[in-house]
Amino acid sequence: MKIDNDNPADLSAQIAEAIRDSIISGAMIVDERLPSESDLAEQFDVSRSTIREALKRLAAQSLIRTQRGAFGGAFVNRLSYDDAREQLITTSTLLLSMNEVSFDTACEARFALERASASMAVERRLDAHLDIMEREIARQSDADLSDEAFCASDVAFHRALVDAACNPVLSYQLSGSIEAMQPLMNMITFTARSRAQIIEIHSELTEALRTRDTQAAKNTLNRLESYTKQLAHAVMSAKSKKRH
Amino acid sequence: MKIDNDNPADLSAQIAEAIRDSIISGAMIVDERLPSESDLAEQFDVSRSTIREALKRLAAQSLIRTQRGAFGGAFVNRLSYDDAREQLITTSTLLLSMNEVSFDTACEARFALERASASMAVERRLDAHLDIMEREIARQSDADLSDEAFCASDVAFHRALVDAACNPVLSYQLSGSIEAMQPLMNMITFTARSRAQIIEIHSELTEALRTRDTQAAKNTLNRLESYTKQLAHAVMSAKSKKRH
DNA sequence: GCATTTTAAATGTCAGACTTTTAAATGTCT
DNA sequence: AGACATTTAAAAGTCTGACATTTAAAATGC
Repeated sequence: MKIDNDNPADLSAQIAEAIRDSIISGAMIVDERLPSESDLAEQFDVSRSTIREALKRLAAQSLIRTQRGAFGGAFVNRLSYDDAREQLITTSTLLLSMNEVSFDTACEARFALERASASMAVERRLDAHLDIMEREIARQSDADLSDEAFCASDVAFHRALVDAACNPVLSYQLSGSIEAMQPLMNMITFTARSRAQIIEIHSELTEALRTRDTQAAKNTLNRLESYTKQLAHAVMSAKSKKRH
Repeated sequence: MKIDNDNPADLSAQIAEAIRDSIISGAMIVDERLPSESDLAEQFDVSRSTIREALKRLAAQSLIRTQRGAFGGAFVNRLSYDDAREQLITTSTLLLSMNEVSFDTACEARFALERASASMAVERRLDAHLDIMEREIARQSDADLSDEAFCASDVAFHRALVDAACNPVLSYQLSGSIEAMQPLMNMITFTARSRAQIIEIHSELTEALRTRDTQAAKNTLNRLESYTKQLAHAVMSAKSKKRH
């Protein structure tokens, strides 16, 4: 691992990249301990602060974890599905909030993906998945539920639907993208969404999974997509009228 | 923004989180300048090094960019689709390589997503998309092409397919997940894949998009999925025999 | 009025000291 | 010998202060 002094990038960025490469390439394996900060400083011929900045960059991507004390240090981290989903959510949320993505575009992407997982879920769902979905429907039917809790339950319901496809890679991708849409969804939810309507759709979806009826599941998701888009348009036009 | 001294987490992690929250919540907007490192150090009542470590964490997630010199500083970064895809690829690649995901599972997820985008692509594809796909097929037909270049062209082809759905959010999600699978795919590609077979499938896919035939597109993708899985199994069993 | 130089503000880097955490090593008692 | 307490050393975490480098605005000179 060597550093290019002509490179305009920060030393800490270059060092982080060098270490990242050796993790991604498999040269360093999970749970392997990196040299101590002082040793790294010597190896790369930079100060300890520079090494620390490089390590913080890697920690921010969950590539390493650090432990204090004797026999502590920085260790290559096993990236868990949860960590990965967490990062996906942060990235996707920012992408949506910063790039003037139209609600329809995001909505469309989300339901396209969800329909894909629904076909698989119809074949593979276990009773446990149906149980979770029903439990969330029951929670959503409680009139005392706050708007925030209703949204959280909505996310949990759809996550169970995705998990029913029994493919962890798919779950990671989709539940991340569904949660990332939540802030956008909330903008319209609090004002206009009919809980009864949502609950009915959720019940239909659960039933379609129970009877393993692919077409019914897809149709219901299509209804939900239309309803969601329609609500969004209603809210938008109401807002623009108010401005007028 | 205040810091909890009873919190066991590093100060730099707490500070990074505080700033990240104010970016995600929209309290800080794109291109807004953060206070200088010295100012932040004073505000949070920590040393400049601690602030710097916090900022490096945020930079690693593309949440901020820094600029040196007078009137430089740290600025809230607009997360581009390309940045987001880059991060998705890193995360997904690591997830796959570190978690003993079976090839079938990853493959299944990938094609489930790709079929979803193909349905949309059939309706929306422009001639430009077909042109790109044909160009890549032509490249793949060149017998002098190296294995690496063939793989890169394969990725480009599928990316064009995804882009044909004309939904940037979908493109970001899917092209990231397709590229993340590439290292796994390469393990089998170099040894066993028949280029003629792949090219034939690619041609069929292009034709299905041209004639806007949804069913043909889906069938062809199914064939590609089966072929890929079958190849993987052949390679795996050959390997285990060799060990035996 | 344009080109050049100066300057100040900011990040980048370094060196060294001190603090805190942690687990192993050592010691002590029963 | 085994259980418990103490010491110790290694490592990350934090702080201070200095210096280097970059950069754009401001001042200067022609």
